[in-house]
Amino acid sequence: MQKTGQSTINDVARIAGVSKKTVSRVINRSPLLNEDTRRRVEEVIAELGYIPNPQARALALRRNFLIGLVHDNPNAQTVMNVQQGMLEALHGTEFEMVVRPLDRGSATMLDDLRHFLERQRLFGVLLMPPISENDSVARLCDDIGCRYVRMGSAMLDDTDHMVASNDREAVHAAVSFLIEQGHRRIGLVAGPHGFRSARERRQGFEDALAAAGIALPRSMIADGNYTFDSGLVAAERLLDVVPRPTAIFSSNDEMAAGVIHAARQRGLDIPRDLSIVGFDDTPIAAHVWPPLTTVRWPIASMARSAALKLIAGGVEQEPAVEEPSLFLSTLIRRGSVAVPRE
Amino acid sequence: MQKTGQSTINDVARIAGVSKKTVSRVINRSPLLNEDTRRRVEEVIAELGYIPNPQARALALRRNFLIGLVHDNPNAQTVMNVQQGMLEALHGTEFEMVVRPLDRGSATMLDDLRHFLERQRLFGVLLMPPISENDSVARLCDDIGCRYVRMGSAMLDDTDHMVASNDREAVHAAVSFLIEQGHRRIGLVAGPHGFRSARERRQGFEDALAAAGIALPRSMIADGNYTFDSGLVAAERLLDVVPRPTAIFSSNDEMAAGVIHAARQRGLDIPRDLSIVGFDDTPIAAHVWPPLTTVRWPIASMARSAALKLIAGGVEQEPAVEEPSLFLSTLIRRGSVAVPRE
DNA sequence: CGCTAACCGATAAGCGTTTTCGAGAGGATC
DNA sequence: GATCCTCTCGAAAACGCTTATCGGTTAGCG
Repeated sequence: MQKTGQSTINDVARIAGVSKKTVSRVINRSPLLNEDTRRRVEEVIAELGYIPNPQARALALRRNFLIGLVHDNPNAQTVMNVQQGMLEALHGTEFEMVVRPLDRGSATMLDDLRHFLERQRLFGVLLMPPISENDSVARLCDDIGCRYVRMGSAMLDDTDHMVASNDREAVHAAVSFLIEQGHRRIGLVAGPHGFRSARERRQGFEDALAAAGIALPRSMIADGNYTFDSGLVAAERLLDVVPRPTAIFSSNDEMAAGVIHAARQRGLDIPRDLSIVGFDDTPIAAHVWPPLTTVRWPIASMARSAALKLIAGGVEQEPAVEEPSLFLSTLIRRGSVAVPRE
Repeated sequence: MQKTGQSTINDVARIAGVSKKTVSRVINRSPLLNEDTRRRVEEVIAELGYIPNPQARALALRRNFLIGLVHDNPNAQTVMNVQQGMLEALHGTEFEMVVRPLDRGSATMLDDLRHFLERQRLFGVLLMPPISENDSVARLCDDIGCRYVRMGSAMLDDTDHMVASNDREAVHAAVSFLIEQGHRRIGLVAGPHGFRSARERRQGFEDALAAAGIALPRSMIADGNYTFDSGLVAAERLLDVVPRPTAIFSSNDEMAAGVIHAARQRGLDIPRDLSIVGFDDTPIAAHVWPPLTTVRWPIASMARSAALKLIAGGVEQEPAVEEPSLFLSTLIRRGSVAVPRE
């Protein structure tokens, strides 16, 4: 019984009867190595329970075995889903996840990020929306020589550095579903400016109406910022319009919950008087009353794939792109949509 | 204009006209240092934008500048609040946060944690409930020589290693409030076994009833596991009892949302037919209809304080205990409580 | 003037890896 | 049989910081 984590590369080298360098080659999967030697060393490593010291490695390689998650996302559930997906990918590897919230909007944002990356010499970073949509952030990573993968609602980079969902098509399908049910006056609670996801989803909304030949008066669009409260006030504006919309598409679930709230406050029954469709499929969607028909956004899978992209090929090679880069969002039908009464 | 992060300790020493050792003394806040020297060195450091290389420091000190957040908590919002509190405390320091979910229940849980701590040589860890309630985890940290602070719903350790809330008293007060409103048949949706918070909250519930001289039939207690769905089925059991309870205290908000769901499903009006009180004050509490009267659990402040405790005194001294260790939970009155009709 | 304490420097030895450079072994080639 | 090349591996020098040791200088103090 050997105490784990205590043995050093010298021990391994001594016992295996080779040099430190050879052990190092085994660890780093160098191709120029005799098969017998490799096996012998690997046996000793296993027997000793030897684990290379990450700090020493980090110093020598000038690169830490940390993957950063940088985000500026207000939605707790989304961030947690991303973390979970990342950790799933990192589990069992030598990498750890360090998370770094950033203040988009702050003037020193880029400098903060630069300091963070340079100091910690991260192996790579995963960029969450909406910060991932900032091109200068990606450029910064390139400059510093830090790998990165961006997550987003549309492809804005090559597949080595991007993992995206098809928000526009998904919303198109969701709104088309409303139209099929017979809805003609459909309101939109849009997402905040500066969010690509907001733009894509809005575009999908407009596309669907246009495809069905339905006019879209300006009054049927209300802005929100992805929060419950903003959804509530947006819904109030929408519901004030005469004639009232019979359905509302909300660009995310949290705002949809606000819409439900607003509708209930004026005595409207959902879905009888008003149909609602959300986006994200966070837990709140299932827990609200009635359960929300929404578009499932596979953010955890996206994060998992993004993390795998980052660490693919280990330290040596360039990332191999076997991970999928496009993830499809699908409509989840629950109880918040009905045929309009009129 | 010097490129930041590139200068080494030698540069600083040379320019400041002192030795490396002295610079090191400045950085590590050694007490035996002339004030003038320190200032001069600090000026050069600032001017150069010198930042000591964390990897080299970690190697030499055999200790990383990372604070771990280890948790096994199903609630996304709670975890995010803790992360936010931690990051607030860590902001501007040399520390980063690395998060590590653990599988309580897994047989290898302790081994996993040991490997994690030994490999990464963490500076310290913050233990979230419910894993923080596991004494062997704390012992493990002690053995390895890793600082730790536990968060929980009752003091189970000295104030150097613990940050706690007063759940029992808070629930006592909340339930007493229900009693003052005139409720006599009050149901409890309890938390899962193995959670200290569940025990404390249940105890507070029982204490309040006992103090008011109200009997507590076994049928007025239903078990849940802190999830929405478990709250829903617990509520169904409670609402089947005849005569029906006029109020329900739920051990957390998510289950309270489930209770609301269940009540609505059988046509009960809240708060007219049933009053509900939750615990945590997560966003869901404000976004549910009607807005939930609940107990505010200051988990973010607790995490912030815990993190400050961890890094207090820097590398050298023992942690100075100036941070508060007990945080008070208070009742937030919203719309889910009314006077019983009968 | 001598003594003590406080402060700082020079040097070297780690910390546990990776990397540079090159050497030895064993064919293949001429 | 000499030369060259490839494959495999080792000795020693980084990586950038801390620490130990020892020694020296200065200031204060009786």
